[in-house]
Amino acid sequence: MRKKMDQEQRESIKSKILDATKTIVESEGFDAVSIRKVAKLAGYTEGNIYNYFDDKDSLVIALAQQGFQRIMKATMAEIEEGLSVEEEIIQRFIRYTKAAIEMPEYYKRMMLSDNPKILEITSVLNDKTKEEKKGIGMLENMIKKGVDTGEFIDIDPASIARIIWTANFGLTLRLIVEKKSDEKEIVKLVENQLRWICNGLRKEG
Amino acid sequence: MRKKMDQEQRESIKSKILDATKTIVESEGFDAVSIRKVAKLAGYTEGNIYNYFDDKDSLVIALAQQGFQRIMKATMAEIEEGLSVEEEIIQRFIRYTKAAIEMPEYYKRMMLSDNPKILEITSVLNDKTKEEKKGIGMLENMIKKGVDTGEFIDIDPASIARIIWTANFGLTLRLIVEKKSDEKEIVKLVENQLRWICNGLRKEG
Amino acid sequence: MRKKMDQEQRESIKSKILDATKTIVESEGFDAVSIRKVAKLAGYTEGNIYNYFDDKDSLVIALAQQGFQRIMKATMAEIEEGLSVEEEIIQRFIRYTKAAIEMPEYYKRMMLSDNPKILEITSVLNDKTKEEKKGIGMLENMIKKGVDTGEFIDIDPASIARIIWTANFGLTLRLIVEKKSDEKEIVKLVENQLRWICNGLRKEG
Amino acid sequence: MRKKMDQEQRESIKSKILDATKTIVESEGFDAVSIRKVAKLAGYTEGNIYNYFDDKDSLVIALAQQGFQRIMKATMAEIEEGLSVEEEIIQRFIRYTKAAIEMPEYYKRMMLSDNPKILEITSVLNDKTKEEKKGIGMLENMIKKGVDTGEFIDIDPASIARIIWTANFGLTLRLIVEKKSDEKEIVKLVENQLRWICNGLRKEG
DNA sequence: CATGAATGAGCGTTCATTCAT
DNA sequence: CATGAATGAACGCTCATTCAT
Repeated sequence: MRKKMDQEQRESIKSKILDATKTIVESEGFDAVSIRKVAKLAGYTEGNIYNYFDDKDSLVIALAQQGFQRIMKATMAEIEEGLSVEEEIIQRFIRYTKAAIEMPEYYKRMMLSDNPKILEITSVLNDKTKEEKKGIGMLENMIKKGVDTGEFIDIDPASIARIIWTANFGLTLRLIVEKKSDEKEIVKLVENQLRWICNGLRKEG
Repeated sequence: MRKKMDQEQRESIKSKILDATKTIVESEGFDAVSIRKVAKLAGYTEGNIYNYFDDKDSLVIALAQQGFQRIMKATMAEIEEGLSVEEEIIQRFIRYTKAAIEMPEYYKRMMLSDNPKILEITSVLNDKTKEEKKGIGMLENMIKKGVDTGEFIDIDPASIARIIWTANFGLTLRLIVEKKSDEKEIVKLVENQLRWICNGLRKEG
Repeated sequence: MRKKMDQEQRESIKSKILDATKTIVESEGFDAVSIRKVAKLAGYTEGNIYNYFDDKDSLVIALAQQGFQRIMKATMAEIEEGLSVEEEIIQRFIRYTKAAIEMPEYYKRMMLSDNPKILEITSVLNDKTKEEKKGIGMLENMIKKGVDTGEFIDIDPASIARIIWTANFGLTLRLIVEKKSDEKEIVKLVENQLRWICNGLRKEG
Repeated sequence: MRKKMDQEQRESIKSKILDATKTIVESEGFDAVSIRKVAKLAGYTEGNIYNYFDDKDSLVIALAQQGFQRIMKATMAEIEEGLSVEEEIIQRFIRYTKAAIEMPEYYKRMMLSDNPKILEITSVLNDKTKEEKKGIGMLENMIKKGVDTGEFIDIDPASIARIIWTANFGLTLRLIVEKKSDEKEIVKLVENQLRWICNGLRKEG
């Protein structure tokens, strides 16, 4: 019982520290994060941060992961039933892109990191994806379903998934870098690209 | 005569400084560049760097632009005659991607910078691209040519160009981030993606 | 108890830093103060100075104010009873001038600074002085008292105070700049000037 | 003939350098003067400045002297005839104060410098003033004339001159430091102070 | 657990001055 | 006489991290 409380409190403090870091990242970017600023904003002292995170890097990585998880959660959330596979793919990518654009710093930090621990989560071209939770895994499954149900022609889901995923990744990054924020424009661009690519997938194209 | 010598020597020193910077960028990344390190590596004193570059930013931007220009030069270089438009697009993107992968740090720095001066060069979604030298402009022109010659169906070159360009951009970045260096694999992935997208363009699809 | 100790120690270190700064100021002047020198002299590292003072300016201002306060304290200190107003004015200005000459760098720094925060303390011509603690306020009050008691003729204390104050200020600065240190000479010059100006104040001149 | 031309040109270049320095002093203050900036602004190169001035200090001193000379020239310039001595003293000090306020940086630099070379020019309390050109010398002479003509009572001109001069000096500096620029206010304050002091001088006070 | 002083290394930048050309 | 590259020292300041308390 005692131990559980402590554990809970520990997590709550970690959370507070992460929140402070988030505030800094959002207003000044990742490069502006410093233990000093985080500690001050979180209401703790510099030294104490090290009781919860090994070093600055761990803190930053933890935050980026948290941000990434939110993007993935938004993408994976339940969706209207009865959609065709194509429709679902498009709706999910719209969610994904919008969520990424809302947290651009985290998204860039995660998706462009070459830290091996992060790459385990974000890589798309490597290996056969094991964890199906990952975005690319989910996409692959959807395509497989499309093939199985006869909505799509018979192609290799893995390779098509990579084509689609990287295409949207490129568009999403451009939207972020070129600071596009008009929702309608974003939706239109994402949809355009995906529709075009899906054209070749449909059985009755 | 005298003056020209001086000018040449000046350029040669600027080059030496840029080279030193390049060495650092390539081994430690752009964020690790410091005037101190550059100066030491170039064999000059810190202060002297400022006789050649206004400030650190100018130096870094100059280097990134230099790198970017090399990538663009490789992409734009003359190409085998008699290729179909589709073939030329694919060949040029293969060159582009390979060149980017050879200078990954510069590519990322340029393509992900939100510095307005750099965005003028790199932006793809904004405005109607004026300068035809830019990659996206060239791509647009090629597509237009494909439409004009009847190789492609009648679509809007500008919007298709953006679909293609961003798709390849996403793939290129993933290749860089996930440190893919096997040339055959790179070529295969780039070609796969572009072929798929071009499927929908061909008149006799 | 613990906390008080810490507080005390903190103050003691601040003092040490201020003392080191003082040493530099006194031997080389305010312009020669640098964080590096201060830190070295105080026996700390440069960075640590910033745990006690926000920046160089704060340190320098703190020191100047400290010096100025000492001058004012000497001027304001209790004085022999039963003096006429004229006598008190003269005695106080002699104290003031002597104190200023003993801390010439601080005096100059404070009295010649155009930093708004400092001007709030040192300005003499501006506004109606609110805080009566200030030198000019005290002088004004003494003159008012002289008028009230009938020792002085009926004049405007504010404007006479400014005449007297600025006159002594000019003399004090000359004494400092021309490095006069003979006490007798100083006293004679200050007294001469004030006597002459007070001549016109006395009812029975 | 040749030599004279050279000499003239030399002076003209020195002048240009001094003018550039002046521009910097007036917009950024003396502390912001650097050989680099001066050279650039004057249209010469850094190294060449040293062909005309021994070092930065010489340049700065030369400029301050030049400024000071202008103030003195304005003060000494011919004046309306037929003025009483008191009136002339007051008029000249008004000129002096106004000129000083127009070149505040130079005035402060000169009058507060403890450089022996400059003190030879600016000192007021020291020695019996030899050169009668100096402000204090002129004032002394005017007072002597006032005594001789019977306008003033019989006092020691030297000591009264110092009383008056330092008083105005203090006021002038306060006007500069407190950034008073309203001409009417300036004239009023200067006149008030001098009138009050002169009260005691007049035979029929 | 928490503090926050202290370190030591680093940063970008500016400067007066020299000197080979 | 004039150039301007180069030096070497200094500047204010920030930082991640450690550790005695």
